[in-house]
Amino acid sequence: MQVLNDRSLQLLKMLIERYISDGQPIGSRTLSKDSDLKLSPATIRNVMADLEEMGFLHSPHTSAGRIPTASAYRLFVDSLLTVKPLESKDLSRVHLELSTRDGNKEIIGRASRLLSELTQMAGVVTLPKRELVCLRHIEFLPLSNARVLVIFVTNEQEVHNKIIQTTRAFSTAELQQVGNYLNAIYSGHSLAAVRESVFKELQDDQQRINQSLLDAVNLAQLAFEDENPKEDYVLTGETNLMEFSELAGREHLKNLFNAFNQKQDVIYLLDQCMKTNGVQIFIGEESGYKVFDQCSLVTSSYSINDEVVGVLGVIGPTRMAYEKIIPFVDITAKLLSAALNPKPTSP
Amino acid sequence: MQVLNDRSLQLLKMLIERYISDGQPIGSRTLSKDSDLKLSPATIRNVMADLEEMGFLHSPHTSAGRIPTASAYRLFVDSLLTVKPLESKDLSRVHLELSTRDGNKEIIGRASRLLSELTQMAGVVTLPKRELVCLRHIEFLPLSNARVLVIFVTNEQEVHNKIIQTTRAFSTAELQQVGNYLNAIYSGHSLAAVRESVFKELQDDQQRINQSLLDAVNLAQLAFEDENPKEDYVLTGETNLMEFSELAGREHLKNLFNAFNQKQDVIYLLDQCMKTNGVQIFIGEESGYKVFDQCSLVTSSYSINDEVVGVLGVIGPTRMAYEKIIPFVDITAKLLSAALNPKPTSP
DNA sequence: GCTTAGCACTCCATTTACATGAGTGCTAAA
DNA sequence: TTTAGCACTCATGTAAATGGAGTGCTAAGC
Repeated sequence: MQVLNDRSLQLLKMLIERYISDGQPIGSRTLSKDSDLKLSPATIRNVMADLEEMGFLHSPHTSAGRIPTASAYRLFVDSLLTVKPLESKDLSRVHLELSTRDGNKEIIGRASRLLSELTQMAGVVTLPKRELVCLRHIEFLPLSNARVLVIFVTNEQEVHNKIIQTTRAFSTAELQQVGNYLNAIYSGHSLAAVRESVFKELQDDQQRINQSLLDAVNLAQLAFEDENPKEDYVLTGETNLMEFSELAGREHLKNLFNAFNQKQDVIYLLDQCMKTNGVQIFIGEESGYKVFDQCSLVTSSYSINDEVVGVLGVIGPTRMAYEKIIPFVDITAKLLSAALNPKPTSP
Repeated sequence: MQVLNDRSLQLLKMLIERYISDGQPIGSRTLSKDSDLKLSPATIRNVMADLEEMGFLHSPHTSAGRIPTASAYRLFVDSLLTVKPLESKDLSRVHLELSTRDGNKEIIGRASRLLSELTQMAGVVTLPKRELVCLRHIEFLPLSNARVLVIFVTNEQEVHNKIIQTTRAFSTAELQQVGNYLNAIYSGHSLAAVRESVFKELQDDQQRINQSLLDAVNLAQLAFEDENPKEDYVLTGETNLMEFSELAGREHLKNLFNAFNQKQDVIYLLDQCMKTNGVQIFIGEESGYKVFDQCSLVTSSYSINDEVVGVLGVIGPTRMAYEKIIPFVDITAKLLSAALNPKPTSP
């Protein structure tokens, strides 16, 4: 028949909901009893057979019930799902924990822990992109062999550092001058802006600026170039994933945890989520990594000064309570954005 | 009988070695065949019964062979073991990876990876204690609400930072002065020495020093006090532990990984190892944490300038090849010390 | 045309029974 | 003190029987 009428959609929805809550393959009889449409198991079997043919269901074996496929979850999430508002005790917990003023690292850590604790799955929050962040102060220190240690402070209180190789050795005094100069000019600008500006300055007629300025600009260029190194994230509650039988195979767990440790694949996925805003979902195979075939990832991006700077989300088995997770991730992202935004200085 | 004669020790040794390599309970017949002492299984059974009574062996059930207890491993490690020198290809690998000059963080990361990769267990290296490290440069930046961001560089190129709460707001200029003053006086001293010296200075007649020096010393005191926060370590290859059936129970794995994430228990253990130098071993229950009942920890401390500043080691099942792991950990610690020691500046 | 009752069939999970084999403890003889 | 022998225990493996859940199909009912 190959038609997705209202009834089959409704049945599919019920099946998915039931499977999400029970974790067991669902048979026709169960569904028949559950549903308010008074249909016999036989009828439901017919519908199910159709849904299976269309790729939404699949049987682990002949005489088991049926299980939703990734496409089914996708359909479910896109058009069948009825989101449930966050429980008020959870909501207030999120509010509470994300309102304490604190270092950004700490806030992000708390956000990640919130995500994992309230969902009993894994929570992940990327560190804010440096690019879009304000330079507050920069400092240069000489090391041996014409290397220079650059320390820069962004966003009030985040400290980063980097070692650059220069063409000649600089003295402490020289470097201090350079630092003073750069601080005077660039402090308060975003790193991206600084880089662009430095680049432009270099293109200008180099004769017109004196040697020490040239040095300064050169150093700044080195300091700011190639400045998206180890993108990173804070992951918590990975161990919660061990509880899910879908993921608990020894080999599978090992792969999963290795992926978490190596980070790159996860980063790639999260990066993709950053492009869109609003809640974004990868279900099972959609991620493209076999390790995550049994997992779903629900994310939302967060921002500072209305610029998207990072992503946060929840990783769990495809069989997760999307209707709760989605609004939860959404609101957490919003509150994290609020918490990270530059605060009016209190008196 | 309760006597540990030569013969029973020899048999115990063989049993342990065999169990370590096979992972299966060892029966009397196996041992009889293996041993060059021509003894019948029956005799061996008698010996084994004695060893069991003395707490060195234990049977999983009546008709299984026997398994060494933690005490047996302890005895084995302390007096029976014949260490095997590191295989030359492993040795050269260690040499190679620990000779690349690089940031300390990177070297430590590589050391940890070496430990895990070459043993196929988990490798751990603590970050060097800050206490014992040289202050190179210090810098103060004002934040809102009378808070000050302190950035200090130690050991050539390690950057740390900390936020302190002051009693009054300081201007950028004031803080710069303070920084200059402290740099002039304390740069090059160990953090511990700096703290002590600052403390002493405060005790001196406060009238004799002027207000701005007093400010400086006060700030320094704040900056350096309570300065062993998040002791931390680099852990790699945790996932290797999933391969060992002794540890692979779901619940057990979860506890283990949680312990790794929370860090405190592991830190406590590692800290104890720091007190002794040379190779230190915790076997099974000796650690005192039930999570590690099935694990052994082989560590050795490493030093900078002949001061012990950290510990490195291997975590694995009690059933591990101690005779290889011990020399390996030993040499890795020595080479790490060498790699971290201040380098003669190359021309 | 959909819906449904009925039925044969499939497959998994659980149980039972039984054989096997490894290993033990004990005793009595060498 | 060592060892051979023997009865006993227990985990493991295999095979068959059973029960239950669920299916697909067909034919009858609305």
